[in-house]
Amino acid sequence: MSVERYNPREMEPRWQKVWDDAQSFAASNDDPREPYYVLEMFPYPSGRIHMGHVRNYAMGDVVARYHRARGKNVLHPMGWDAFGLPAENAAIERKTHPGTWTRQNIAAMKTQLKSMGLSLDWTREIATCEPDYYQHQQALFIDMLAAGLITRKKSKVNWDPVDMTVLANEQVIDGKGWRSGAPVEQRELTQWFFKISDYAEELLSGLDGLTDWPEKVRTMQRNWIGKSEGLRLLFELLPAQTTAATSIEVFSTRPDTIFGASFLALSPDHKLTSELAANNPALTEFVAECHRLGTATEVLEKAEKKGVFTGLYVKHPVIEGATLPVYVANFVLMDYGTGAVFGCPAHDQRDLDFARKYDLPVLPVVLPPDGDAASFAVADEAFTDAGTIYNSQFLDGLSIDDAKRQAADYFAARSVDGKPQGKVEINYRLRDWGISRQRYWGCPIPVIHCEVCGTIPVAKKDLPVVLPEDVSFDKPGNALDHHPTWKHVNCHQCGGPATRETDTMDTFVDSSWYFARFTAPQAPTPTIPAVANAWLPVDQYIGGVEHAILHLLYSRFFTRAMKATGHVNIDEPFKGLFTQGMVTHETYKSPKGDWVAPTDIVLESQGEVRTARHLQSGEPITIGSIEKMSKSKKNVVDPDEIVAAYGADTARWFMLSDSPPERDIQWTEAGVEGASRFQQRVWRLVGETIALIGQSKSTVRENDDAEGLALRKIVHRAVQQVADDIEGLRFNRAVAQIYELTNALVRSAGIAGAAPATRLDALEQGVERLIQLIAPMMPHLAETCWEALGKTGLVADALWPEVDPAMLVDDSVTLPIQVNGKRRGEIVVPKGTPSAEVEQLVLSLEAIARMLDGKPPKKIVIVPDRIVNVVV
RNA sequence: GCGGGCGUGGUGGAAUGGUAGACACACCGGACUUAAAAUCCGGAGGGGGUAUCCCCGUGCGGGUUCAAGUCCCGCCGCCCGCACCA
Repeated sequence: MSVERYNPREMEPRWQKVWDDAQSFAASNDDPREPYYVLEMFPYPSGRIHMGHVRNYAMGDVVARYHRARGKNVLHPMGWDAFGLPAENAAIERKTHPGTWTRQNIAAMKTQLKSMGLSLDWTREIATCEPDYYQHQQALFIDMLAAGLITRKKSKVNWDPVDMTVLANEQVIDGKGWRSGAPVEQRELTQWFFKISDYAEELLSGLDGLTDWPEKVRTMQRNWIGKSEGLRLLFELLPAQTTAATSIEVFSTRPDTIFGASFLALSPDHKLTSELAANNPALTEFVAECHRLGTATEVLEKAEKKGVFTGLYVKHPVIEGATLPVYVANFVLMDYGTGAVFGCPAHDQRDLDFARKYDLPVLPVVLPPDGDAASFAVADEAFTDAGTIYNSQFLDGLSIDDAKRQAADYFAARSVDGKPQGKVEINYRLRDWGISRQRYWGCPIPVIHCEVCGTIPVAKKDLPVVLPEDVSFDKPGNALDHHPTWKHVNCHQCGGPATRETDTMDTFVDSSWYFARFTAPQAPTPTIPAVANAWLPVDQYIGGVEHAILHLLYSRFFTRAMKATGHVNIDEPFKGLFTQGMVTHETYKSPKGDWVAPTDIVLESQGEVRTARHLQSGEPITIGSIEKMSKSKKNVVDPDEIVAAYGADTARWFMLSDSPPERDIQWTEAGVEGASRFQQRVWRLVGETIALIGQSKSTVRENDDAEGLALRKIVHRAVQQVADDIEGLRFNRAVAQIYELTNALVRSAGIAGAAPATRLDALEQGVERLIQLIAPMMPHLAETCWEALGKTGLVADALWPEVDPAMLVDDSVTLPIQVNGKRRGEIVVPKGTPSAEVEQLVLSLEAIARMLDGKPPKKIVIVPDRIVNVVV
């Protein structure tokens, strides 16, 4: 019979409407079934979805639909990370309001997402730019402020003097603002901070429990938190006229090398530096030079180690009569440790570079295991490995770790300025999270500055603090600050004049708790704790690895802060995390060297050689490297065009096939064609099966012949393995299993012309289950087939097929026979055949006898039901 | 520099220490067709015998084991993250 081609363009919108009308994917907070929360990182509403979104959401949807089929109450919501800079830039360029631009983009992207057929609960949609979201964020802020989790302090920032705003490090390129091109200045600004560093230890130790996270991400967070154990050590200053200070405190993780110390170095931002610079023009100039370098990391990396001698000396803390010069050095960071270090050039590369430049002594105090104490010397490379301490009086002969402890004890017992000279301390690299942004399009910080009452939070009854609509972006800087009236208020405490805080929050705050808001998106409080606790933590979170540190760390902190303020009662927001790879595509270049879009070329192949030429001009095009899809390289493929041409199911299927989900996937036309062909193949199989069944209606479900039983086994095995693979997020393997099952079913249908009724029944049941296996991945096709097969209800509501354990075991097994580890043959034996019997069979094999050549085997290894290895 | 990951056919990739290359893409051959598309069947790691057999083969070199892509040691290459963190 001939079957009409499956037409996704017609069927996909139809099923989307059916799901919509039935509210198939709306989750109820009162549902008694086991809850399962799957979440994909919500998008920034840039205006269009890209293939990365398609991949991300296709994966999440498979998980969501699978767990629904497993009878769980699945929460699978979607929202918009809707505040941020691009909206303001668009406002400047197009003279539209950021809100208008953002809301238009949301509408457009929502249409696109809907066309993908995702099983999303749209009744819970949230957009962080709407007051009904951010008012609750303001309430959280006020609670956290009251709980002492927020502080206001001065901090050094990258300041763009033209745009009049703070820039993140990555927005500073070669010391210049990425937009304005103006040289970036370092400024001290008073900023609001979340005290994330208070949670450094907890955030670090909590990582050990996150066993369903990629090891890579946990490692990255560990490094970011950067715990180090060391000693705070006081150095006594020799009396000097230039300062009243009597000591300098340094932090060192290597107090074992104290006898190798040859100088002290202060940060340019150390308060003693500032004091000394007041009367020292050379030092003032040096500090200014350091500041001009900015904080951009690549600049700092290349900078030469430089310093200025302060004229001060400190006493060596152990060696009687010895002194060390005090420098200000450009490589000493103020916000780590104490902003001062002692330099031990022999065992630290930076100190060595510095010592060589200023001719300071280099005395080795750690001897390499194979080193000779009399001759060992450090040249251009500091020795930082393990060894034995020497040249160090009472530390001589100790290991590094023992010497650290000895030194710590020694200094703890002595005192300087009435304090212990040394104190063991744990330091973290993690700094407090500065959230102040001089921006309009963000969540207003709910604080007022009153002349009488000081800086105080807005009263909760006065929330939300709403962004004014009538803003102008004509002037650079913060449009909120420029607004003529908005910031002027009366203090709710004293009634006197006050001004609103005009800084808004970092958009990372918005995304640090949206997962909690989804559990009760219309609640009058930020969360309904009982509801949030029932859903959270998110069982499976899926997104890009680019958020491995900031977003995920902030969310982990925020969850703890919400616990401290009574909004949730959990520590970790995301139980399972999965980071998917990027979508890549070939690049194309014209003879002139310009990038050319894939839609503007024609590919040709002769044999295995592929060439390309320009669609319009016909000029030859060079096929270039495979890169992440990006507008600048023009190698993007628009999801809309793919959906229009092939349907959403094809795009989804392709995204799940072939490449392991954590790795990059290359988008190819051939791959899409293949996915589309498979879709048609399934549709044809269903059509053929219906035709076969129609000829011979059977209800017999037993007495299978061998063929029928074999087919049933294949089906049960596939159901089991696809389930295992989806649960393990190995979508590419699940797809491969489905291909195998389909091939088996197609073969079976092909030879089923005069088959007995039981075999047709096995085929029918197999096809039915195939459709269920496909349903999480190609849901529209699955619904169409389900309906065609005459099944009642939606496949989206059907429970996952049961697996009969008896169908997973075989009663006979194929044993490969190896001779000396190389396969020489195989035998088929009943399962559980005793080893002795197997041995007889093996030795009687002609091929084995030939290999033995009449000699007795040295040894026969028999792994029951697995393999036989004959050693000769 | 530190940390993590990876290296398997023409390609993407499979493989609890147990038959390496599942599945797919591309390719080649055949069937159907006036022809093409679509579809179906078949082939295929390399080399040799060209039958039903043998040798080599998972970046390179060693090792453990009856058996190694997988475990251990040492190299090489690529990718990612972090980095003046004392």
